[in-house]
Amino acid sequence: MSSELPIKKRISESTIHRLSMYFRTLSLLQKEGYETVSSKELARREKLTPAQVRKDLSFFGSFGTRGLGYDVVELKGKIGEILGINKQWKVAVVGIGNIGSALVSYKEFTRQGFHIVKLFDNDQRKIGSNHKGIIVSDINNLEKEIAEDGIEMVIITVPATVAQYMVDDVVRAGVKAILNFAPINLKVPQDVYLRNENMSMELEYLSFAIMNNHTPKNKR
Amino acid sequence: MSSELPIKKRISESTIHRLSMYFRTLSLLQKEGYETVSSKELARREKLTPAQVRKDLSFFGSFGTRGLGYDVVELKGKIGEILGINKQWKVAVVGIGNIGSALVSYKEFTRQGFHIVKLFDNDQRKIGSNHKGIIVSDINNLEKEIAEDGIEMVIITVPATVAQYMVDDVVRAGVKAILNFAPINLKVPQDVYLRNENMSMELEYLSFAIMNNHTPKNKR
DNA sequence: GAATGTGAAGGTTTTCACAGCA
DNA sequence: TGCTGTGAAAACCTTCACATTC
Repeated sequence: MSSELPIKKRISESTIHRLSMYFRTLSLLQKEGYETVSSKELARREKLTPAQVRKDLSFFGSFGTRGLGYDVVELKGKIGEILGINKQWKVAVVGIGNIGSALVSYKEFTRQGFHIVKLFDNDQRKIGSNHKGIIVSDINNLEKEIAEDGIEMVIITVPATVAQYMVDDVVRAGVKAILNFAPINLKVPQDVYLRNENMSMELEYLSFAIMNNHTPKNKR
Repeated sequence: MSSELPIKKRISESTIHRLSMYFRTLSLLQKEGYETVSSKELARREKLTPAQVRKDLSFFGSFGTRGLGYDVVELKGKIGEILGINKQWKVAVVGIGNIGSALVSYKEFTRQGFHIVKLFDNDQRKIGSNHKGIIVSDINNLEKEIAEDGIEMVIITVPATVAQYMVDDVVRAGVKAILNFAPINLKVPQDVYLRNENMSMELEYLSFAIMNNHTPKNKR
């Protein structure tokens, strides 16, 4: 199950995030018909330095050719392998409100290998309804259905007040990766990966930046 | 217009993001009835170190009382002032698709002072329709209506293929802060703040973490 | 000649540890 | 005594600069 790539050092979160960006840009370069790309060009598109790009990649191996650059398709494949998105992930969404149902149609997920195959809610009026071909299941069947379908990741989009209960259920069902949209700090066991998506945060950063003329602009 | 707080050093993005987290947790502490909070307790809730909390705050002033901690309401007010979210921001959403319309009902924005007061789309079938009491305007009236209503921030939720055109319009209308949900690297002038919200990124991090048993878990 | 890969340098962020104050 | 505020140390991340390879 673990990657065959030579991961020597502890990799920083920023490096992983940049790999995500490279992956997306490489897809675009591929569509644009480029066969190779230099660290310089990749850096220009991401507003980074070429050294940063090369260093990020160097943690995982030597993927380029001196004098030439990187083969676009090959590098995309390697980064996909590193990120684990060459495989298809099965994802469930818990909480079919405004955001939850928007995510069901979010094409970027599918494009990156994340397939939403199951929806859960606790609202009787929503259970049984159809969203993009998926029937909303009762949250009470979560443990059973997650096991049956081999769900590996769960996205939580329930209100903050009930998010911890839902996460507890999800953890009990054996899921090890959770993306939380509820504005609350959730508790999960040590061996479960939890990430929070906080959409206000970026607006708050913009607010701060305007009020204080904050420099590093246009980053992230 | 600029803050009266003594900002001495250049503040890191991470510090700003943590301030957002403190703000939200302080709101919760207030609701829970706490009058004071120590850096230790705040750190525990955010999974940070107490020193980190104190250092973050120290960039902006001395808000605590030695031996006691921080007054919850007072600190919340100070952080709100630093972030510029004690004021109410007028926000427009451009692109009323799945995500765009979900954001219109996203209560967390309102709670943090961001008020979506205007919606734009280029689709004739959507123009004139009502979303939570807001009538969708024609994108062609963007410049005029943004000026009229004093819109200060714009959220872009159009497809990647047209995002750059929309942003160009928004920039021309004089908006200095843009939050982009389209999966593409947009160009804006130096004096415009642009942030990208990339929801796949966090799933990609989870994917990487699972595949590689990545440590720092439960962060962010 | 052109561009990678990488130690070493430089810069930034976090943590430590303790003086200082309620 | 308890907890803040902060220089100094440690850890971490980015950039430099150049040997290396195509």
